[in-house]
Amino acid sequence: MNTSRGSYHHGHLRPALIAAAVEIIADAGPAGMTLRAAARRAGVTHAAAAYHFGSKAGLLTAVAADGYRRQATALTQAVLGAPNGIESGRAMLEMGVAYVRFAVTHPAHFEVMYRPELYHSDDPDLLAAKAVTRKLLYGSERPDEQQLAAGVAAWSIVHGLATLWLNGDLPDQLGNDIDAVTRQVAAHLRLPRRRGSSGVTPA
Amino acid sequence: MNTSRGSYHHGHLRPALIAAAVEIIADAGPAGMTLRAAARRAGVTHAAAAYHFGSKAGLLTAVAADGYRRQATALTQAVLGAPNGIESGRAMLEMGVAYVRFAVTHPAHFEVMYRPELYHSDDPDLLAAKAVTRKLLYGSERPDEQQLAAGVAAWSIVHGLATLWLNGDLPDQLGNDIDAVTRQVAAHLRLPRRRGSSGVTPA
DNA sequence: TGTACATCAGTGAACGCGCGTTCACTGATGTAC
DNA sequence: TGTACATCAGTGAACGCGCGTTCACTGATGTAC
Repeated sequence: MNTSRGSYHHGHLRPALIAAAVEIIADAGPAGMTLRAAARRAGVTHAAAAYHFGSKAGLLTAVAADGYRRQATALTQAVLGAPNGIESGRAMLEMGVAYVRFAVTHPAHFEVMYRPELYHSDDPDLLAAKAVTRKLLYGSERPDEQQLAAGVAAWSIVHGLATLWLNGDLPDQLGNDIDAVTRQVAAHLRLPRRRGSSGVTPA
Repeated sequence: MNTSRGSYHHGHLRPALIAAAVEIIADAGPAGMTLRAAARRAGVTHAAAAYHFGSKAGLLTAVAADGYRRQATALTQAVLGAPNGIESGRAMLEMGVAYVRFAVTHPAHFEVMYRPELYHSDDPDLLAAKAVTRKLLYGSERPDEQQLAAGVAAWSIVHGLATLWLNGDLPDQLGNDIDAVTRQVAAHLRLPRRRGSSGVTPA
């Protein structure tokens, strides 16, 4: 394996192209992300990008999958780190805070993840990472109607907050501390006691 | 004014192009909306579209402004139609239901509205329509911290629900009745009594 | 330790395409007198 | 009622650009013997 500059083989081109794509999206949005721009930023010809990912959608699929994996990690850590264990209401709250924080600190990943028309949404890697998050959210693989509505409510409120925040739609009056804002907003959520949480296991 | 086909002057080209753009976005997403495609669908040359809107961003600005105007109308009607008047908790709930319903029935408008990078977000028409919605939401032009957090919570939950629904991210188990789902989800929201609502007047 | 060979990773050039924008133009409409 | 003229609305052609994709190629690496 070779990491020196100037050599014919890059050595880590695949992850380098993903990182380049993320940077471009952060700067210019997904519309500004092209195979050519990513290759340029990674210092290779654009044909090399096509070689590794097959197509533009292929590269964006890799970005989305990377995002889902990172998100699953962030949420899992938040749940496991909650003061009273994974079955407590605190676990749900900390997960929500982590969800919004992830979106704000990884805007490019977040933006791509929730625009499925940009990538191959049937990618197995991606689906696997999504499944982890989903299980954490509903507290079970097979939630009952109660769990489902509660999970959707919680997901909606944090997803909406993250989206509106990233779009600059929220009043300046809220300040810059996204964790604090999330806690303030989440305080308006009324969730039932969780059942069946024993299904949640660390990844 | 001339509405016959085949004449040199279209007569209603501006609104026709906006409608064409909306249809294209509904079919192919904003990425598929080009000045040329909109002109093609309206049956004119693409230079005519450039003449009326100046640029692609100009046309999308008109779409977004149209969306904000329709949204303001829908929310105002919902609030005014609430059983116990505009100061009741029901008003807030009905507004939330109307918000999600608007998004689901006008996905193209909704998608553009919440992608400010696509259009001129300082457009006066657009800002005016946005202001109407904002006032309804927070129950005041100058909300206190309490009102603000409650408004952001309510906005977040309906916006998140609408976005996730449109993306196909929610479980099929929820069914197809978006109004019912919204009510179920909104039931998990705990809002304080509204104050200062007397500032809300019909538009 | 050496050599032959297969495979992998990236190059460089070329392709056709649709795009936004610009421009001189002309047909249609409205208005002043 | 007519006529001259200004303005508006749309045409058609042209432009340069960056894009994704394809392809024959070559340099580098890994492996079998």
